[in-house]
Amino acid sequence: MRNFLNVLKKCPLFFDLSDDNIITMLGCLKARTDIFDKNYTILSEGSPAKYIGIVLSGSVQITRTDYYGNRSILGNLCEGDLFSEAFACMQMTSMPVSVIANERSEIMFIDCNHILHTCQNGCPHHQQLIYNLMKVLALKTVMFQQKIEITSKRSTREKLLTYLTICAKKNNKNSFKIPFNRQELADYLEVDRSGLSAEISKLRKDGILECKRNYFKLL
Amino acid sequence: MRNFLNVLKKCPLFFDLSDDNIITMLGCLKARTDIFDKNYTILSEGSPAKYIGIVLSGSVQITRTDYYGNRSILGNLCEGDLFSEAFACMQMTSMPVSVIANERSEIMFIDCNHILHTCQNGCPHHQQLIYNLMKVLALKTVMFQQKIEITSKRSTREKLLTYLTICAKKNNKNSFKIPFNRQELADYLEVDRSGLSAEISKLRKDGILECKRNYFKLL
DNA sequence: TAAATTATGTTGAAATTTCAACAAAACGGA
DNA sequence: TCCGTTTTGTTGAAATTTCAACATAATTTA
Repeated sequence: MRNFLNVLKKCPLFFDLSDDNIITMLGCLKARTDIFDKNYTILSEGSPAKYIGIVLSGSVQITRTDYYGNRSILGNLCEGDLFSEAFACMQMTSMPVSVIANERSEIMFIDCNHILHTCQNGCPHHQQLIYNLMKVLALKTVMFQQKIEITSKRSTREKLLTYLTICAKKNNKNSFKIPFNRQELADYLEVDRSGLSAEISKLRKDGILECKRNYFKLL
Repeated sequence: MRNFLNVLKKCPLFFDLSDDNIITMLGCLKARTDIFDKNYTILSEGSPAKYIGIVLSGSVQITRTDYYGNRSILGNLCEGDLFSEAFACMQMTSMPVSVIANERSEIMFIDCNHILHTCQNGCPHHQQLIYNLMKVLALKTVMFQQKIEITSKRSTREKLLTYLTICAKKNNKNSFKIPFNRQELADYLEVDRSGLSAEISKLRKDGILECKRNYFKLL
């Protein structure tokens, strides 16, 4: 567990808590970890939400699949990111999404009730934990709004450019790698893959971007 | 202010707090109210987020408009609903959305910092307030996911049917009124208005729904 | 009540997306 | 390195959406 302290320190849930505090709290919170191989379903749609997940290593995708089999990708999470926190807070009996391991990933699970209700040990910094969780929830709302901003655009071209512009801002750079392959990017933008590929080709011809696989450069 | 106690009691932010407690807290929180006429902009895109808003009467819409002038409606809020809570929690310097009064509406504003940081008076139930705010944030995340579920559908017909099915579930009834006119519904579903009207006509002919203005009945 | 305004429905043409099928390129394991 | 697999690119046809323009209905205002 101690190996992951560096990750936890960067995790917004533990913001402003000392190493010692984090370690003590993990006990109170009854945190446990698990490893999942690539493509393994960590949490599946329809199951009850009880635990908050923290990505300790690797990366995961939040997805949903409708009855026609169309997959929609809601987001990609990396080291230090949390998932399922909103559903766990609400004690939802049926998760509306699945969480899939993108690669071999280690995940920490924390029972949400242990965060919301301070323990008898009276951890002095439990309050900070609650405060942090609130910030995480607020950030998630903003993240989804961003996804709505992207997918509300009417054309594949605009969706892609809106997404890439946001990526560029995040990276403070015009060139960057995205965490999706073509099919995944299409499922995130909610468009057809072949149409997306065609659009990327056009943008390349128009001199608007360079691109090689998941590397993009805006010109 | 006292007239609105009935609304505040139903407001999730004050869940599980007694009337007296609510009244006491409003003082500590330095809550203030304001009235806005129909179509008035309560908060505008780009301005800093400082206050949480509570709809005391009337209703408001959360909207965003891109540089081409395309309006996107993120949601419709009624009596007792909160808005801007995520942005205020994050102390965002530039709100990504606007909030517009749908009709003459009275709004209560609370400085988010007063909720997050317990006051010197040591209100005994301040903790409950924080806990409630967390649930509100979690619920908002779920609300946005629902909007994404709707707009991720590829055709106008599917978007509309997904939306109406969710409405029917919420109302526990196959017939209900929606809070949107045609243009607003189109802006919420992120589709063209005339195309939406055409699709409604088709669904009517196919015997799948009845509809008169904002009243719908699924068959 | 009539007139003006706003909301909704209808239509056809143009643009775009999806779909299916296949080609080309990149990758991974033996 | 070779081969099989996966990913990406390309294409044309069919379906759908958008757009513009106008007709009709409902609501509001004078």
